[in-house]
Amino acid sequence: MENHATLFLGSCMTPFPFTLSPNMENSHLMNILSDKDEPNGVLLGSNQEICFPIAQVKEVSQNKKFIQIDQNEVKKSGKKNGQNRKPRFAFQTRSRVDILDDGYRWRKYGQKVVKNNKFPRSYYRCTYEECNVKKQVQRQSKDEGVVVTTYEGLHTHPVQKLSDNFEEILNQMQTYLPN
DNA sequence: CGGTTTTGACCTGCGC
DNA sequence: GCGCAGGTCAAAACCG
Repeated sequence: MENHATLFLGSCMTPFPFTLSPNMENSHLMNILSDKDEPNGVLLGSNQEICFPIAQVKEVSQNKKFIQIDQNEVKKSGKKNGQNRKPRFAFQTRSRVDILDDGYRWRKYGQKVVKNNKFPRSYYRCTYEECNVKKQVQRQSKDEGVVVTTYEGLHTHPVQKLSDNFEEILNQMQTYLPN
């Protein structure tokens, strides 16, 4: 466990479409990526959380601890005259389970095998009425301990449930131990 | 029984 | 136009 510093993300998480519960703060949340207007990303806090524009997660560098974004994908995502472009946020966690409890209720509507990845990508939609927030969850084939979660859109409602079983969450957030 | 998951089919965009 | 890849749909299965 001592091999990975945990980043505790506080108020800087406000723009993100999910609630960072105290339980999630104990996960090994490494990187946050967003679709803000900043072209080169912004530093979210005093730690090393880095905020990048995101369209397509291309590669994760384990040493440098950030997700590399293909800028061409960013341009592509801004099509349709720059409109109809939902904010997208991605972050990666080291977890043995794919589904992180972010306080919202999700319904899985699809699963797809993606190229160059032996793990399928799962597609979820928020179950709240008229809330169109989606998320994609995918485990990396390069590093099986890394789960990349991409949120699309913003919740228009409060958190639907609270994560109150701390032990259970901790069990979910199994610490990744590199060789 | 109602909500969720599974999974094959279908749709769409893109590159060649 | 065709094939590929990613995203979504929807019916059936599953589960509490």
